[in-house]
This record gives sequence, structure tokens and C-alpha cells, in this order.
Amino acid sequence: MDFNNAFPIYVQIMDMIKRKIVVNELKAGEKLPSVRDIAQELKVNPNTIQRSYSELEREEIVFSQRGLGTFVTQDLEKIKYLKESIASTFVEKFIRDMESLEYNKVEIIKLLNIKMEGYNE
Amino acid sequence: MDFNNAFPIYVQIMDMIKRKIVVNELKAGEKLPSVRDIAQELKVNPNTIQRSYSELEREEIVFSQRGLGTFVTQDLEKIKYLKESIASTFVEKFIRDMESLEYNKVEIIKLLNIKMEGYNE
Amino acid sequence: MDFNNAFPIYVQIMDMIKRKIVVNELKAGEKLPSVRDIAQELKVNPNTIQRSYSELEREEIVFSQRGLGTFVTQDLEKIKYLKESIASTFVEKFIRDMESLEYNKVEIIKLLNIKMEGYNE
Amino acid sequence: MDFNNAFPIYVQIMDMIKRKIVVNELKAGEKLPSVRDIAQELKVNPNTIQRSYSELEREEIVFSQRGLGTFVTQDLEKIKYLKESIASTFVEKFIRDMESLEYNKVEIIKLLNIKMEGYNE
DNA sequence: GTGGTCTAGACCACA
DNA sequence: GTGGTCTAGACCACA
Repeated sequence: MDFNNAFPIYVQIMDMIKRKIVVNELKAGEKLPSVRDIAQELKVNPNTIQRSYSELEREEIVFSQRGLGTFVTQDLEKIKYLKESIASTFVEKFIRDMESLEYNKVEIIKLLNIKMEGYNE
Repeated sequence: MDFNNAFPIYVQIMDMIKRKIVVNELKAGEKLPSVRDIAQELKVNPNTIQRSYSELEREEIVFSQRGLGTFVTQDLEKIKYLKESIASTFVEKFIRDMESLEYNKVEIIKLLNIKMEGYNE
Repeated sequence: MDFNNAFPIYVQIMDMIKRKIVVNELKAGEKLPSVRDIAQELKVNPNTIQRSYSELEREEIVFSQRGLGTFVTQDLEKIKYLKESIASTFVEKFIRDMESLEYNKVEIIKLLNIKMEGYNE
Repeated sequence: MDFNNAFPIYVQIMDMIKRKIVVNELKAGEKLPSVRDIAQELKVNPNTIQRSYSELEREEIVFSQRGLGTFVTQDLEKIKYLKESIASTFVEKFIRDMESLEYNKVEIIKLLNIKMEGYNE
């Protein structure tokens, strides 16, 4: 993972963890790596990871237990909702990009269909 | 305009100019700002702008005339093609993002339609 | 090597490297001297060599690998083609020169034959 | 005309005048432009032109007459010989270039023929 | 160590 | 004034 400076690093780490959660790479109730481990792996300051974890906890996507660690929420509805809201930002970004090129609704759908023609899934 | 460090500045400037060209903010044959002017405006070194302009010239999106300036190509087909290829990268990025969330083709189109319901255009 | 001012230094360096490649002095896949080494040897600024290398990479005659160095292409066809196109420019220049002296086709061939009489190869 | 620094300017001017003589742009016996005129036109120091003229006189290609000016030689044989020796340098340069690419006699003639196929003259 | 990018500043060619 | 090239020197990413 490498960071860009468009967003704070702690936000980029939050996004990475959210992505792992919504694709079940980190399962409901599963323990996240320790702050120290992840800090070492990503070569960032432990305080930065701590901040990511606290914000995720504030968003109720993870919860921490003193002396045990930090865990993915057990609330499957919450995870489903998280996934939908991430998808939502992708969709909105895409529409904004295409409209900045002055493509209209019909054209956007058409281009998307053409590009996905090959895909089965 | 502010730069992130995910891509070289000269590439980000190229992208900005391309965007202005495809939406006709910079018209076919129109003179671009001088290297020095744009450098001052964006607070980057003139060499960096020079690099952006040279690369754009290599891609035949602009052409430069010594002592006169740098100009948008006169080739409308070229501009049309540029617009389509930028749109193409947006579409591909979007599909990749959605698939990373494990959405399939039908779901992607559906989400897009829902989000664009409000739009008339 | 000494430079004349008819062409940019970076172009003259490109030509020198191309010549070495087509006569197998630099073999397919072989590592080129580092930017810094060649800069010191030719007493030009590393940025100028960097420019030569980038342009050669754009022409797909060399490829660079971050942290490892810059290498001659592995594509023997490409090298063969390069040799032919350099030869082509020599032939064209020669014809232009001779025609500027108002020699015709038959005379050019004749003069060339006379001059090469001594050669066996 | 623009100069490169591979050869002294006075030599480059000599070459230019020789070329004009051998293609009859400057005819046998014709007056050359005055040193001052040509100096002004080429934006070089009159002494440089003077040197070119003196060298050309030493080579008996021009002759000067006090108070009248400098004139192309009347000796047509001399001009013919000059033309042949210039052609000779072109031929030799060409052969050297092609041999540096490791082309042999047969290949050189062949390439030349191919390139001149289209020409009638 | 190796290539890649960027700034600062100079000078040139061309109009 | 405008683009083009070059030097000097810094810092970064990657191995």
C-alpha cells in the first residue's frame, strides 16, 4: 500500500480496512491486526493507526475491547450498509466524471454496457 | 488546482489541459497560456509546464510554434478520440471499483440507474 | 565524443547509443551505463542523459527498470528495423547531396562503384 | 544560413560559396558579393568573410582585383574539378557511414538502387 | 546505487 | 515574448 497526499493517511487506512470488511476479507467479529503490527507493516506511526481505529469505532464499524484488541462489528446489517455506501460513492464519482465530459444519462449507460459486454459475471 | 503525489505534477497538468480541451474550454486551434504564465499561475517551475506541453505535443494534442506559442490541435477527430479515451478510463475504473466490491453486471447497471433517476439529462 | 550545436546534445547522445546498439557494441538486453556514469564520462548534466534515455525508452529501443538500470530492448526485430532506418537516412542524405550537385542516378551509381572498386567487402 | 560549431564559420562559408559555384548559381567570372554585404547578410564579422575569400583565392577558386572585387575563376576545368572533389567527399562520407553500420558493397548499391527507383533523373 | 521528478536559473532560436 | 535546451542540485521510489 502506498499513500497519496490527497487525503490524510489515517483516512486512507480506514478506507483500506472498510474495503477488506465489505468483501469479507475481514469477517464479522474477526480481530483486526494490532495497532503496532499494522503500523510496522505500513511503516506509519502507531498513532496514525490508532486514529484510524478510533474513527472506525466512532462509525461503529469496529469495536475495541480493552486488553483484547479491535474487532469487526458483529452487525451484518451495518456491514451491508457500509458496502452500499461505498458503492454509492463510486457511482456518484463516476457520474460526476462522466458529466464533466458532458455525457448524458443514455450515453453513460450505453458506454457502460459496451464495456461490460465481454463480462459474464 | 492542487496536486497530489500519486502522479507526477506534469501528468496532472496534462490531464487538466486535456479535460479543458475535450469540454471545449480550450477550442481547436486556440492558443494555450504561455509556459511562463501557467507556471506562475499554478506555482510550479516553468520546466514542469514545458514538460507537460512537450508530452502533449508528442501525443499530437497540441502543437507549438517557436516564438508564437503552443496551440490546441486543429484535428477535431483527434479531440473527439481524446474525449472517448478519457471516458473509457472512467468507465473502466468504475467497473474495477464495483467489481472489487463484488457487484455484478446487473447490479452495477441497477445502482447506476437508481442514482441517475433524478437527472433529466 | 564532442558535440556540435546543429542538434541538441540529448539527440546526439541518442544517436551515439543507437549506433552502438545496431553494431552490437551494446547487445540486446544489455545494461546501459547508469545515467550518472555516462554524464560524468561525457561531461554533461545527468538531466541531459536522463532525457536521452527517456526518449530512447519512448522509442522502445531501451527499457528502464527502477532501481536496476536501463537496458537495450530484447526485441531483435526492433534493432534490425532501427539499423535499416538509420541506413535509410544515410542513403537519403547522400542522394540529396549528390542531386544538389546535379548528378543523376547513373552518375551517382558510377561514382560509387569507382570509389568502392578497391574494397573487397 | 545557420552555422554549427563542428567547423569554423569561415570554412562553412567557403563550402556554401563552392556549392553555389559548382551548380552555376555563381557563374565563371561572375563577381561575388562584397565582403561587407555578405557579412551583413550572414551577420558575421567582415574579417570572417575576408578569411573565406582569401582561402578560396589560395585554392584558386576565386581571384580578387584591387578596387573591383572578388570574382569566380574563369577556369572551367577548375570548376569541374571542384565539383568532382566535392562529390568525392560526399561519396566517401556515405561509404564510411554505411560501413560503420556494417553494410558491404553489394548491400550499399542495392539500398541505393531501391531508394532511387522512383527517380527518373 | 539506479532511474524519475522537480526547482532555480541561464541562455538560445525565432518572430 | 515564446518555446527549447541545458546545468546544478535536491529529493523521491525502488531494489
